[in-house]
Amino acid sequence: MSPAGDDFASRVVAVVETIPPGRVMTYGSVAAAIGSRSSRGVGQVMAWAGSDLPWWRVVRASGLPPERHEQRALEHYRVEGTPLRQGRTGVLRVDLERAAWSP
DNA sequence: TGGGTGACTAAGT
DNA sequence: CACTTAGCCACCC
Repeated sequence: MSPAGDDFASRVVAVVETIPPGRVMTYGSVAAAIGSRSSRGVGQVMAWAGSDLPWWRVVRASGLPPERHEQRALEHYRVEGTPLRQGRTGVLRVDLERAAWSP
């Protein structure tokens, strides 16, 4: 049994909690922040503990929120004033150039 | 120990 | 910029 706060999941949660409103991190950046390259691992933690976290502040490298959750995320972006950009197909995504954040 | 899964990413078309 | 394909890595049988 590993010490609490020392496992992969706990590290991911700790990083996500530091993201301020209006800013975002990509799955890959969160992984890098804890010395890992497992963006998918971060996704698995979010699926397990996302409901207790500002999950909308963690997006894909393309600036898109997790699949099936785009609508819910968009409402938070509107409230927090997160910088957005519109893609060629009309899809709204986070402007990583302006919203990217690192702990 | 081995194989499948997924809230991903980078590179090519 | 959008779509496809192969690669990665933590987690769970």
